[in-house]
Amino acid sequence: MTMEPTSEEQANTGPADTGSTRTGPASTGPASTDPASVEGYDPRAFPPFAVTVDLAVFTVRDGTLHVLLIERGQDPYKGAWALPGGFILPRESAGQAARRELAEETGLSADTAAALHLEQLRTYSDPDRDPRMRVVSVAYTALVPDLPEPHGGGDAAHARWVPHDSQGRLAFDHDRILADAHDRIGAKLEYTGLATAFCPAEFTLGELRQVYETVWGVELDRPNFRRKVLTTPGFVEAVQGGARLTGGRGKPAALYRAGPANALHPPLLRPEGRHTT
Amino acid sequence: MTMEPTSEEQANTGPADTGSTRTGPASTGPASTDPASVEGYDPRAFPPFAVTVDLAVFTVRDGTLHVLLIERGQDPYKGAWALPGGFILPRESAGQAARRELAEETGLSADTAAALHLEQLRTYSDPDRDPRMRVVSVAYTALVPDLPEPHGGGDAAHARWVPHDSQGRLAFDHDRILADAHDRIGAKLEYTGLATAFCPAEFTLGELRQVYETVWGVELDRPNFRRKVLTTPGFVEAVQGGARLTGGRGKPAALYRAGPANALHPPLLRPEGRHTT
DNA sequence: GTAATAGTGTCTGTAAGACAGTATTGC
DNA sequence: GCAATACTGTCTTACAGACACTATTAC
Repeated sequence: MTMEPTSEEQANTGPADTGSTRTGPASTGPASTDPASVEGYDPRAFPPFAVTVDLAVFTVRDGTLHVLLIERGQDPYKGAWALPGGFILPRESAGQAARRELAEETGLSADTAAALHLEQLRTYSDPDRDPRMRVVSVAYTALVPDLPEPHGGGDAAHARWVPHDSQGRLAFDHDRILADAHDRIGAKLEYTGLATAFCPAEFTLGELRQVYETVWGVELDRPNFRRKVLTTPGFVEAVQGGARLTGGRGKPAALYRAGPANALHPPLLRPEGRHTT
Repeated sequence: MTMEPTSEEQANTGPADTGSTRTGPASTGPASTDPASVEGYDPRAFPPFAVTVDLAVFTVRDGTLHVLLIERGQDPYKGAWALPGGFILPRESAGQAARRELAEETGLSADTAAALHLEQLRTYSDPDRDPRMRVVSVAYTALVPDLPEPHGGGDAAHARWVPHDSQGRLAFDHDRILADAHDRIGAKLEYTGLATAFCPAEFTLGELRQVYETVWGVELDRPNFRRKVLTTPGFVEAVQGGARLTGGRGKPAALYRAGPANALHPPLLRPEGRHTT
């Protein structure tokens, strides 16, 4: 995440300023003095906003970053790939809707899906982002270990794991959401233990290093990576007696599991150290 | 920035799972196979969501962090303090709405307000966060230099700068929004040049250091802070011949302006180095 | 002069980059 | 044996924390 205002924030701030005009009911925020708004809770008194969630779900497969996408079966953007997502139900928070959609699209049980890492990314609200109507979307990022291909009925039937950077143009503004999500997870790998969310419950340091190399697109020095991870308190914990053969050859690698720390001190900065988010 | 899911994400994920039920029109994201949704763009077909922006506007005054708050003039929470904010207009993005509200509540001209740092924080969507109806709010954080007390007509008449941590309980879920915003700016000071947004165009290193000390609530070693800031490329630029007396006594301090860098390499980590957001 | 602030220089400990070398496996 | 992977150790450089010291102002 850069400190630059995003293009959405920069765009057209002047003409959009309408002074103190209030068009709807009293805001949650300010104490409006417009008498018309005091009791104005007629839903038809303000423009119809639909609110959805969109999911950028990443995994690492065969040393490549993959994204969960859905092929659209109807216009607009019929036949194009899009991020999974859906409407927020009347009694749901956005986070609950995102977790429900994640379970639906991956075909996983609610219990399994509940354990996956899910995090709010940002909200996309350009008035023309959906040609049909005004749709505000709260985007979420999920990091999952290498899962089986989505299957089962319902929404999961249309979902596929697609290699990142070979997904082509996505529907709506999903290209930008995906790019923002990728920037964010790259930055979070630096100062959090998030990389373990891409790994199975027990993993080798080689697998963990491959997560960093895959997301960042760089090669890391193996001895230094190992030293850094093992000396960062709470990042990983050794699994007693565990060992696994990784590439068919070579010395079996010791196993670790995610540690209790959620922040890395000091951070594991990437080589050229360009921050985003 | 922690990796923990926020309480909103954690809450009640299981029971909320409704399988593949779709209640509204086709989502922006997935290709729904529900026939009823293909042409279902009747706004009354899905629950009425209001979408607002809320602003957490910070400044540093007299070595203390202050927040811009508004006293509510009506129920609910009549008489309580709240974050400024308002509805997104039909043809506005959330970012445009936030900048418009910022200009209104601070009483500044649109030009001045357009130059202020404004950044999306996150979206708050608990179904019961507003007792009147379903309101989803996109929160923004703004960092401004020490401005005159808000004045002028309209919304700014109700706005005040209130010292942070003496603001008491805020209306709605604004306590949490404010806490999230404070966490976020604290974290962003570490790895961005954001602190200069709290300073006037030309500032001394003592003023810049005070921003860090105020937001982080720590004392920093002055020589080391100076060395760090001056050796970080693009953080600040010297103003030729500039000097200013700061505390009435002592050697006049050289002046600097914000540099072109928006990311700090390596980051300026806070002493105990606890990351949030 | 003292108090207060700005600025310089130096020592030290920690951690990262580079990279040589050893260990254990499959073939 | 060789190739491949895991692991250990060492040297060097960069940078942050600590802190002594000098400089310039108001009083």
